[in-house]
Amino acid sequence: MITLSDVAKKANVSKMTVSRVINHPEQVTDELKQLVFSAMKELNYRPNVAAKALANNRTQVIKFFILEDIDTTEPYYMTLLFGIAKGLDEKQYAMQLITNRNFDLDYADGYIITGARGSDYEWIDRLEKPVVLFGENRNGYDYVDTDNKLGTQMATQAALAQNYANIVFIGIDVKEPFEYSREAGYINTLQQAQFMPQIHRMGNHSHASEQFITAHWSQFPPNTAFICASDRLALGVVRAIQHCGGDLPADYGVVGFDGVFLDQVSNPKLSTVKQPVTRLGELVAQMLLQKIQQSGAPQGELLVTPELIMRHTMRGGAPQT
Amino acid sequence: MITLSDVAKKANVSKMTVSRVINHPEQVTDELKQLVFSAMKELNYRPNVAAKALANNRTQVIKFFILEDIDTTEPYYMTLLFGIAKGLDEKQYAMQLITNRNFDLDYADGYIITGARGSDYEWIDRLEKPVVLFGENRNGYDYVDTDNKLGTQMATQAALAQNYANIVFIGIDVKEPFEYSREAGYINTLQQAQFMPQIHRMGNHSHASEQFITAHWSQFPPNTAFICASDRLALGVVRAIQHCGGDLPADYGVVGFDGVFLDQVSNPKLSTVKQPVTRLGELVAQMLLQKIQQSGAPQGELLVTPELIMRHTMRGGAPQT
DNA sequence: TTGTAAGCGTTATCAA
DNA sequence: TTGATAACGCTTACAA
Repeated sequence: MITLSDVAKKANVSKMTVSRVINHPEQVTDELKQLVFSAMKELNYRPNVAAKALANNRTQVIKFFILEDIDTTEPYYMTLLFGIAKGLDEKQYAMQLITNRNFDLDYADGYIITGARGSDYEWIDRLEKPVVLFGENRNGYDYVDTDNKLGTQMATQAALAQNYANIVFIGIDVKEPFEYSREAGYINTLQQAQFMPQIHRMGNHSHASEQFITAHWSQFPPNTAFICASDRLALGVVRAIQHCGGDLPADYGVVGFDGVFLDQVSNPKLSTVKQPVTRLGELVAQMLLQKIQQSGAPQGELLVTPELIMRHTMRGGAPQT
Repeated sequence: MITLSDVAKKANVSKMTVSRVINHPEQVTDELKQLVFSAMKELNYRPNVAAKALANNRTQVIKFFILEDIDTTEPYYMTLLFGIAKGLDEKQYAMQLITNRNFDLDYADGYIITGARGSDYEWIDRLEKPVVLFGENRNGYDYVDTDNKLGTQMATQAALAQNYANIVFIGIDVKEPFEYSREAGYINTLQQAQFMPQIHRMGNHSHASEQFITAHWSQFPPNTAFICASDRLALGVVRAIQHCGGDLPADYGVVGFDGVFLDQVSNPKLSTVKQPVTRLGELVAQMLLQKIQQSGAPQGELLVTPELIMRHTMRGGAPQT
């Protein structure tokens, strides 16, 4: 194993100079910096994270909490995790994944939390290290999320552009900010176009929306578009339209939300508001690492623009292949 | 922060005694052990992983490689990751997730690798720390996997028990051990029952199987069961049967393989061979940690029995709800 | 700007 | 069986 001392010897400087080149390069003359750099390269020096952690009183570990039932866990989180891992690896951080509520809170330099409900904020507030949430919240915590409002806005505008006469929102019946934002994007857009909003909420399962649409089929005449709060719901709507004999996409349109996995395996392929999930993961990781480096300074909120993907379930989408 | 010294002081012993109580309890008298234990409890002592790692020349990090396209990544891996994380957390290990092939191989105590192809074994062999694979392999590496052969055997036996006259296998056209095993379980069972095996292979996409079954519909008379190598394929088969007007499950049967997520969102719900994925993850983690502790001693293979879940896509399954 | 010394919390080694 | 000491690789504080 190559250590600081090895590099120092090779470059004819002290350990400290090498350490400074790494951590405070501005304090070292260019001349020495070059010497040290080439010595590091030549020896293929790798800092020892454990030693660094010990000296800094750090752990080089961040904990990622998924506070949702593992059963409801969507492939969504897989992709998110990839992104977080990527963002963490860049800075030599490792991750511990926590999925139940009786966990060890100690031993981490910071926390990324997703799926927090009201009762969780109590212990979250007691956390002594920097915290960043994944997903909108209105309690003042730093967070990263898709721009949910913009997403449904884009979807609704597309439905308007395709001249659907009725535009209905199929939402999730949870009292969470992301849902409010998605509904708001839909409502605002419709109101600007002088359309009447119409919202139906249900559990986030394809069977729920399938059943609902089928049961109320007569309420949805041809030329109706459904803006859905998730791909799961959209999937059920598509199935219901098919069973009820509706013509998709000629007479009906469906747009989902998420764009992770589910939209791909459906037939016809879903139009959807695709979240840049891997990127989101990277961004939360970066936000947390930055917050750690800045001793916990607030980072604010970060909303990332999603992408409307038009496929076979709406007029104007890519043609059926 | 509570350290070894704090505990030692409290218990009136030396640091070393405390350290020994933790790592080599058999070398300490019961009397002192009790003293130390209660001191640790009272002070709520938490070992400093970084210091431990530094002293042991360890990293307390294992790297988990998913060597598959992130696009093809199934929710499967999410669940697996949960399991691995669980197994690792128990022993204070953190994980780094690696998803591309230009990675940093250093700085880890061991590796879990999944999705390795022929060309990967070259660098895998050069790894200097313990390696455990996830997924069957026939190159002598230690691994954990579902008992794939047993899985299709169970599925095929169920189809036989339900008196389907034709039992067809829809496989994935990859040359991988897991696929061979799944085919073998099917073939062996059919041959014992004096049935003719019939295998069709294609890419692992629901659209592929949907198209294939539709195109060759006349070859599949009523009273046919399809044993599929994945839930994706099964999903496509179900859709094809529905489009072609086949009666499911009266005249046709479909069984998938995996039982992760996809089987739940389909309608009707898939019968499937469910892999205990979370458990598998825990087991790979445990196997690797054990291998590390035993300085790299071979661990062999571990095949875990899957569970046949009978639902709406086969006779004898749970009734449609 | 650079170097020296001490210390982070733990464990292996050796002596008692 | 127990304890003192040095060492793991790095960084902060201080001195040159």
